[in-house]
Amino acid sequence: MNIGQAAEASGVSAKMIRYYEQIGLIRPSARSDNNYRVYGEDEVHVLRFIKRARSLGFSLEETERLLALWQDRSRESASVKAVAVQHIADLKRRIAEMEGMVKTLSHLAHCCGGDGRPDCPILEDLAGHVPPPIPAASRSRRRAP
Amino acid sequence: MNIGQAAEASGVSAKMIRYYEQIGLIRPSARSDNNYRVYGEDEVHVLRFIKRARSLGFSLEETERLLALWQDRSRESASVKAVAVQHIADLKRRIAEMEGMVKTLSHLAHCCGGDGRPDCPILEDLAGHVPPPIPAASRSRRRAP
DNA sequence: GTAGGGCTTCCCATCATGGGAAGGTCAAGG
DNA sequence: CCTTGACCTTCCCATGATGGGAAGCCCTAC
Repeated sequence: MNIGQAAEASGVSAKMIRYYEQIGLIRPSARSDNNYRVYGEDEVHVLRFIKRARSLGFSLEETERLLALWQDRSRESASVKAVAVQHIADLKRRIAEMEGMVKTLSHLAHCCGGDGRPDCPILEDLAGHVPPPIPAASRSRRRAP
Repeated sequence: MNIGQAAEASGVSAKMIRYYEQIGLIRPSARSDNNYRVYGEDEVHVLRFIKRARSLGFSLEETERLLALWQDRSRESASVKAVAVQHIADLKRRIAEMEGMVKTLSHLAHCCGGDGRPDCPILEDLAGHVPPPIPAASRSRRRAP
């Protein structure tokens, strides 16, 4: 199987397969006489593993660890679980962060007329509730000094 | 005010201030005789605006648009709201994506013993529910004969 | 006069991915 | 036999936003 077919079969682009090889995530494939990379079912299997791990948000570094554990028949499932649990915590943290943004923004957008007038609570928030500088004019304050 | 003080006052690192200037997000500051960048309250204000926008997850490109709207007194709040609404949708999409990952992973982690034994549903999922290949170099190489 | 801290520019690294050029290889069809 | 087109190879560059660090200039304090 050439790299194109392996890409097709695994869902990992040929570009990425070469990259994974380059960074040592996967081992260099065999080469045919014409110097083409040659893959078998095992390699495709590994690529699918990587693809799946990536789709679950694992970094390539985490993926590498998982790959190593997968191929270590004497692994302890606790090691795998630790990687997963850490990743879950990380995802949850990022989700919470973004939810905070959504909450703030939703409130601001709700308060914004969204019409033809210039008044906009969104900009007021970004500006720290004080008026814009650059055009250099109108020092009207919306809040008590 | 030198760049260090402006960084301090705005919460944007000096490194980033220079970068923002370089990519045209902010205009080149004035320079003092010794070629140091010089900032005033207005510039710090702009930097704080950027900082706040970034903290709400807006990209630098979106931030640039918001900045332009902020400084355009004849803007329509609808334009601002459009940027915000789009960003909210984007955040929600990413959150949903990550929540999917968390859901899957939590289930798998829950099912994983996390003990000293090698059996692990997490790896089984990643492997597509089939056993691992390539435990070692003892694997058949498909080199051209 | 020297030590330090701040400033300047320039280059590099990150993370994962894609784009594209320049050139080799192969199979099909004229 | 030769062309065409679809592969493959390596190499370099770009992304987005940020940080790290080197080499060298400037200013102030001692």
